[in-house]
Amino acid sequence: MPELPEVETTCRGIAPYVVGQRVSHIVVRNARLRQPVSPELAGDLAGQTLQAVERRGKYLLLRSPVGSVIIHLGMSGSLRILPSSSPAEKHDHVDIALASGDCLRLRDPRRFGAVLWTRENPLQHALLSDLGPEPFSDAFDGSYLHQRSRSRSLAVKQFIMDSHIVTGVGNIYASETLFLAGIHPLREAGRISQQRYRRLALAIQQVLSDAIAQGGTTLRDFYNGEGKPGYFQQQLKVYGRTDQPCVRCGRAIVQIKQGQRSTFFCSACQR
DNA sequence: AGTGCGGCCTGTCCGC
DNA sequence: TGCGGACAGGCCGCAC
Repeated sequence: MPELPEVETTCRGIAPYVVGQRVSHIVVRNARLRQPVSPELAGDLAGQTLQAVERRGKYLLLRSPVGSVIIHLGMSGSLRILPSSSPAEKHDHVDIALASGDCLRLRDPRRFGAVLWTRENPLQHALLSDLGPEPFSDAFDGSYLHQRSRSRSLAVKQFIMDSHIVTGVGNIYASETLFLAGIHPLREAGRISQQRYRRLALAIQQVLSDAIAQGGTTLRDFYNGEGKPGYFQQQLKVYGRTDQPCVRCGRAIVQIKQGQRSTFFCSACQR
């Protein structure tokens, strides 16, 4: 489900309810996520005050004085703020209950997500330390993409979806950004000019910031921390629009597979 | 080192 | 109505 805009929306949505709050206790109903929920989480975090909520790539970080929770929402995860007393449903696997009476509840039907605990700097954690730059950071621009892509033979769509190149571009936004930049998704990453990578970097920033402003994309059941849906779906130009007319030229949108993921593009507008 | 594939899970939808 | 198969927003680990 969640790409960067959804994670960012979640981060902003939950922050007012958790920052500065003391954790009363943790409930782990099912520890069997993509990686098992860290066994030390409950003991270490109980009684601590949450100091900050941050996002790095598609990871959410909850910082406390003694360690940090690293949360990944996988394909189907969502985090919501609820009264601790509200009954858990089938796929509600983890609660972080707060002294305020609220709890931060993870729901994840497919269990591709993760809830990890580290006593070290979470940015140094193995899963985060090799991530590429944030798309809104100074380190990310067209010349960066151009430089990293030299001698890379894979398709540009798969290149920009690699979180070690740039974080936050998932399957939906990869198709959208390539459409905005006018670049064909099958084009070899190493054979694209710096000029075109400049357009692509700007397109990535534009699409992601628009999506964040709209509260993310709700396809099935994305909700922000307060349970409100996102509205970006209405803005999608190519994703999920197979055979429908291109918004720019009217030609039918094409759907293909790249590495078992669906790709959508306009064969006239994207070269 | 870079590339491509399988696997992790459950739910939903489509065609027969 | 039931059933099998394909598909879904991510990402790691493994062979080659």
